[in-house]
Amino acid sequence: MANTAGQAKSAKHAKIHEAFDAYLARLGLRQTKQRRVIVEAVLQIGPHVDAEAITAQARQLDSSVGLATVYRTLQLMTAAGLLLEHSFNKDRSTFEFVGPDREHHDHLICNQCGCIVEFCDDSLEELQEQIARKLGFRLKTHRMELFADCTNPETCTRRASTKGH
Amino acid sequence: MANTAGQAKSAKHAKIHEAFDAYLARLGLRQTKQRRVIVEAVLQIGPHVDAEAITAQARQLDSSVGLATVYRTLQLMTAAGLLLEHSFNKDRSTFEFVGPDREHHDHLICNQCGCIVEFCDDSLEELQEQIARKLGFRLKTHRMELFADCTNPETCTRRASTKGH
DNA sequence: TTCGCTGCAAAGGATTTGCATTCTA
DNA sequence: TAGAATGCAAATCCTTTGCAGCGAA
Repeated sequence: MANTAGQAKSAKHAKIHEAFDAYLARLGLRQTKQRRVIVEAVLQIGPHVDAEAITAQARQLDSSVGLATVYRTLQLMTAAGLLLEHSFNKDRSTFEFVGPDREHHDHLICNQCGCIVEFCDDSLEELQEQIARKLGFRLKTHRMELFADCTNPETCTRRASTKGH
Repeated sequence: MANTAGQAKSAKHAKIHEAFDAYLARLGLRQTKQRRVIVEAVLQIGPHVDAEAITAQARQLDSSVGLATVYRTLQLMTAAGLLLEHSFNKDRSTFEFVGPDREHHDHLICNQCGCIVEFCDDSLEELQEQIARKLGFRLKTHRMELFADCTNPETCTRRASTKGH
């Protein structure tokens, strides 16, 4: 149980560390303890992180990690394609872990329980490009969030927690 | 207070001023010269504004307008439903003027000059509903922003907020 | 006259930058 | 050893807030 999960987790983390190290090597940058610790903190906390949470987690692993280094490393990870920076909250950036493949997806947020469903629709992607082209632009990135009601309340995982029934 | 701007515009603007004054009255707040000037500045500059642009325009009408008052009034206008606050740019808020019966639309933001193009595509809207339905949800609202490069740099000048090209 | 409103300046809060020191390659 | 990376603190930048005087009702 914990063994299998732990192994799978470690293997996954190792792959990310490798990818980041490769990125650093490619640019002639150095591997440091701090960078390793910060990448690990991101992996441990989850897919959506902010600088404050990362700093707290990183300091569990190495109490001397500075805030500036966290920000600098988050920038590096973003450049490496490991993170995507969002402005969900206007006064604080959220970084989303997206893996080395730069897999793209959009988010659907449930109005009832607040759960987030990730999806990617090729037709949609294509249509967005068409629209941009028609307006005289070359699409670079986009941000899309759908806010919706679950049509099958039974499957709405966290519904009972806040919204009652 | 006498309006030195074009009279044709005044008629259209008058309605908005009335709506804001009504909002203020409803809450027992006061009409002031500054508030009128700031609302007028928003109307003059266009649908997408930021605090800096508003302050500059407002000071053309009354050089004594303070930055804090601009921010306070933008908050009031947002609460009154006249503005929508966006975070297109992560370090600076953009306020969008939304009149009484403004239709739904999405935004395309130019990576070069930051100008904003509004658009609405029925196929896109329909596709979004299909996606939500397929995931087991009933779409309520959405937020979508396209970030793109202008394919015609000559027309892409440095403008903070415009209706587009 | 009553307080809400205003301008100014200081305060805030997240993020970046300067710099002397530490440490990787 | 060279110079990249770090931690700390100061600096930024947008936005908010405290305060004493001003002004709408």
